[in-house]
Amino acid sequence: MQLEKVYEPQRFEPHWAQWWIDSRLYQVDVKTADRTHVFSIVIPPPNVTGSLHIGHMLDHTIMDVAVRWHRMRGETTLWVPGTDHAGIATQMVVERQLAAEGLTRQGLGREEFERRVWQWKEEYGGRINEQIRREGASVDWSRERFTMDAGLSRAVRETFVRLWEKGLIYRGEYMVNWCPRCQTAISDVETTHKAIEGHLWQIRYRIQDSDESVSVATTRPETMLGDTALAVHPDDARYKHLIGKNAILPLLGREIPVIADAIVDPRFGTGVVKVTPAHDPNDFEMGQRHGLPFVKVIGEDARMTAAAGPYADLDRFEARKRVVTALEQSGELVKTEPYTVNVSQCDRCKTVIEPLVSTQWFVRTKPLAEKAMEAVRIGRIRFVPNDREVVFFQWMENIRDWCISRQLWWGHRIPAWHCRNCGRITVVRETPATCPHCHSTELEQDPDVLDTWFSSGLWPFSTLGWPEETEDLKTFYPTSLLITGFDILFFWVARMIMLGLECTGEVPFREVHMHGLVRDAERQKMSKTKGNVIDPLVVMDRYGTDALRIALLISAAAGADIALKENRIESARGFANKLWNASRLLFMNMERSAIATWAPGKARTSKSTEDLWIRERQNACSEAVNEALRTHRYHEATQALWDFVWHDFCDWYLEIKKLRFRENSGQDEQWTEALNVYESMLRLLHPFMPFLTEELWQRLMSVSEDKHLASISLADYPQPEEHVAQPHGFSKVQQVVTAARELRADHKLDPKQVFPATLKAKIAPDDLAAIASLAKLKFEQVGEGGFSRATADFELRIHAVAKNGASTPEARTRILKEIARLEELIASSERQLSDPVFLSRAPEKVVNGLRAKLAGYQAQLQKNKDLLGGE
RNA sequence: GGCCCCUUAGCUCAGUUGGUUAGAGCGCUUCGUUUACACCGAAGAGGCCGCAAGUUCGAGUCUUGCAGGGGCCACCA
Repeated sequence: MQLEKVYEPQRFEPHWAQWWIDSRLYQVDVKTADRTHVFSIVIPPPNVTGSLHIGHMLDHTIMDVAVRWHRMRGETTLWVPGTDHAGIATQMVVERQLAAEGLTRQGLGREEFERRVWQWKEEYGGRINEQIRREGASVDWSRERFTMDAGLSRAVRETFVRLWEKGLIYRGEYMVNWCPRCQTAISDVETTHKAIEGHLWQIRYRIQDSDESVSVATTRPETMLGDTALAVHPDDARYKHLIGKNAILPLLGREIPVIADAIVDPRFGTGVVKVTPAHDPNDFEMGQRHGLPFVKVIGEDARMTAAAGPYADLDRFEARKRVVTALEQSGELVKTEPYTVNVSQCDRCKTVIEPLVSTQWFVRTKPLAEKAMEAVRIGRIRFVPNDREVVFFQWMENIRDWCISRQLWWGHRIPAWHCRNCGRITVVRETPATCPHCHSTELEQDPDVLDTWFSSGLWPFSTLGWPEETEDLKTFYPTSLLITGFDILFFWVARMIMLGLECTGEVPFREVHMHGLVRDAERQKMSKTKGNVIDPLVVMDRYGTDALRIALLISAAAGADIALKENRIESARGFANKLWNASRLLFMNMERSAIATWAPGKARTSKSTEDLWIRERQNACSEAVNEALRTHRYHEATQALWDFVWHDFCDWYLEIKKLRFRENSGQDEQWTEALNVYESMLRLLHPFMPFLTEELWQRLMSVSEDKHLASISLADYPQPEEHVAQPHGFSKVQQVVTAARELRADHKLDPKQVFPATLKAKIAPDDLAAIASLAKLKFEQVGEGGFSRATADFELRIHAVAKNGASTPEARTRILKEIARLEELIASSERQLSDPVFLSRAPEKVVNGLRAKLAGYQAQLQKNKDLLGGE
């Protein structure tokens, strides 16, 4: 059995990725599955237009670790993959494609356009899934879903109708966020706010039939064309006398009333506001309260309407300039000052949002939010990290109704029909033939589609067959865990909780793990325009998928952003390389020692020092890893494995085993033990580095006597054992070797210098010398008792003889420094141990611990003094 | 304006319920190529754990204030 000299993951990663799928290893048969121990998780569906980015990679890697861990623990484990139809994004991609052909969607017509989008989806929509396969994500491809599938579309209609019937969906004319570029209404969470350096203009409005005038501050002067009132605070003494009078709208000369409304802050600006009910959310409400006319001067295309008189057809920002100029010329512009304006932008295209009044469909969110908050409050859903709950509650408590209609063509059509005859609306599951109210056949389906997040909000149960009571739904719902980025807490997580509770009466998942953002090496957000995007596909090609997984995982503290550096990935590949080479060593020596077969898991009979020790270390590692995974501390689990593999297994265990192999003294029981440890280590590592561990495990299994498992991913995950600790004296071996190495490094290897230690370990002095890279270690018996070369207890003095070099002042300096440090520690420990308050208050365990430490310091001090004493 | 998070080695970051020598990776210094690995090994240097006060026998860890950085939310024209 030989391993190639160089670790080249490209050679085997694609193979295993494909093999895992072909072998249907992760496909769950719900009929035969154990339903008492179930772990289920759904993938956050990536946009069907998307291609894999580093954020997906992190998300999927963490999920895959969790999934593989649970599966190896013997739970019935399901990971559902799928994609999201991504309304606006996909529509825009296809429209761009059409434009290249000189076509428009309007030209094609709705039906043909939808056909083209489906065609696009069939052609390109699989790309992201191919990339996910490459990651090694152990999803069940037989259960792949798409939000526009028939089944999921049915779930969408069912939900819509139910909410409508309960009065939780309504239709009405309100002010919404309108994106002039996307040509649709969007919800509040789809907007972002940005501070922009703008101006605050003051405009003079003349009061009718008087010499008086008032100044009004605004950041959007073009909206004055749609003003239908001025407003002051009812108690503002400066303006009380004007209430009820009329002002003259500059430029247009319209008469508008001066009204009183408590929303006006008398301390801001001049204390007078212009009221534009059709173009400002506050003014909209004032307009309703006071029955003001709504004059729409800006249209859906962000151009001025006919109502804007001479400014009609101008772009809104051009109109702003012209209005300002005109006001300046007419002398009605009182003041211009620089001002920071908070504008809202479309989250997708960054176009400045135009608040517009239009008829839309809304979800009444308050009642849903109440239930959602309750579920989190009583712990039916737990957030990791926990402090995200605060943000969740804060948002939920102030939640506003959710505008769910979109003026797009790609998406779930709203299941509502308008009767041309009686004008009434029918909301039903199946397309109606006649109007149930007037029996007319003149029905027309509402043209709008639903917000993409409406269907993704159903994802955890719609993918499992809801509203049917399927076996999948019964077995896997509620799902166990959701892993996703913090950035979609409101978009997706909150909506799933609300809709899940409403539709199924159950929480959609019991835990939510939210990871941070992957940033570039300088902590900048990655973006195409900045050109700092790390493409996971490129990294996987260059370093291997396992290396990228490890690099991400080792930094993945819950909630924390990750600054991904190239050298992190390099060192992660170094780790994989280390494991590869450790395996090479083992495999080569198996051949050399003519070890042809191996019986896995055989009773652990070897009592050699290093075997007892590594067993203990591995047990501790297993304990740490299992516990860390249980509590979603993936970075700690990874770190624990790294330390164990590199610094215990490779640096010490194999260094000693190597000597035994070389002497060809490795008996069968030692080989059994070494391979047991090695194989368990591969299993411990498997969720983290699935490819490399599968590759190595398969090679190892070729000589195994037990071949009943097809893949390491189906093997048991090592669990900590209860009583594995046996005295082995290995720490003494380490001490002796380390001390000898120190001496060697310092060239301070005068034979007069001695290092006293009690060594109780089955290891030969010559082997210690070899590990310490010394020509020779001389041991000298000090007390009574026998001394056998290989195994006895003995008091010894080491005379370390270097291969080269002589004693140096550096060593002396180092020892003196060490002595000073120890003396300080001893002094402070003694001080504390003589403090009666400490002795009476601190727990016994702590006091005894300190006493033991003090003794340790004193021994070390003596050792160092002895080292100097020889001079 | 409200809320949340962060500040630990030169850099990037870990550090669960407070427990007594604060860790990793990269970088740096010195040494080393013994047939697993130079994508390596060994030995080192490097830290008033942002500042100040408090609680405690004991604080990187808890409380308060301050300073700096980041984020989320918010209709103030």
